[in-house]
Amino acid sequence: MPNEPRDTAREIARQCVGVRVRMLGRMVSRHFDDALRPHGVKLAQMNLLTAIALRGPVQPSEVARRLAIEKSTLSRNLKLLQENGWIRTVQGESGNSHLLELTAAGKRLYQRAAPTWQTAHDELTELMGDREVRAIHRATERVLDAEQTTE
Amino acid sequence: MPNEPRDTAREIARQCVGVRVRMLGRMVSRHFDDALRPHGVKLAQMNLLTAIALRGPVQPSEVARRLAIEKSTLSRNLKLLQENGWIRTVQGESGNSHLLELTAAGKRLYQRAAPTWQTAHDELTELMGDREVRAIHRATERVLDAEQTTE
DNA sequence: ACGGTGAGGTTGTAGATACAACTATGTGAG
DNA sequence: CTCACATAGTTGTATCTACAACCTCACCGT
Repeated sequence: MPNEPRDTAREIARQCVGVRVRMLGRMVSRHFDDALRPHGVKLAQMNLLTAIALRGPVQPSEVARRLAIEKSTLSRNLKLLQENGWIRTVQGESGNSHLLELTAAGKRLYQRAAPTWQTAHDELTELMGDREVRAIHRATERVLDAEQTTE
Repeated sequence: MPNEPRDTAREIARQCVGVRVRMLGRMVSRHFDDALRPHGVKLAQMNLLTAIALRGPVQPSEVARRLAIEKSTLSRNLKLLQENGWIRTVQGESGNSHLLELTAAGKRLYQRAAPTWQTAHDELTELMGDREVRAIHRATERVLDAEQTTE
């Protein structure tokens, strides 16, 4: 059995879900970012705005949990959104934390960018296939559930 | 129709493949990174090492194409692998470029980390489901093909 | 009260990602 | 042969990501 690393590599390349998920993430993010560029917003930021728009005044920690994003990552990303004037923080009852909501400018941006997002989304779904997209949703749910049950 | 951003957000959150793929990427990367930490290597680096191990002396540009990774990103990531002594560059025939290959230390690392990778991979596949993992592979292939045919 | 524990957030540091701009090296048309 | 153009790589800048360490505040048992 010569060339062991190459054989191992073949095996990894063939089956590894880690490579695939990262590749897919790069390609999908590029596609959305490209489409959203005229609006000056990126997919990751739209995702945060979506979570905040959806859940009204909401704690950062809840957003982090829902999106499976690390709290320190979220902290910095929120700062950017705030600097762009798209979100604001309001006092909650707990002195420990605060609540996030969209500003008027944030809402305008969101409505303006939504059709662009829809187009990009349809193109990708067409490309990837309906079945495959649904499978990705299921897989995400399962991993998310496991993460939040275990810890 | 009150509360438009919230309605739009609901629609986006429900169907958006962009959110899901990014979430999945975060969760999967965390899982692998966690497992690989004792070896001092991360999933993204294992993926590069795999591509290089698999294709022997290979041009950076080919690695970039295969992994759908931007050339500037690759450039910096390769520098890290080189600083760790896991890969080396050798001269190719073209003065324009060079070829990459694993060093002895790189091969050792790779063989050492492979069982860990396998375990992490099995856990994730179990969690996500075989069908779903296969669907992710198909989706990745399709987007990759489209990217490389179009441009 | 009060001290420990845990949850929520921020900051230091480091890696991964990409676009734009640049350099250097091929390649092909004339 | 020479100039235009394409290909390969690097560097400046910015964003996204996470772990570790830290701070603050709430809550709870004694």
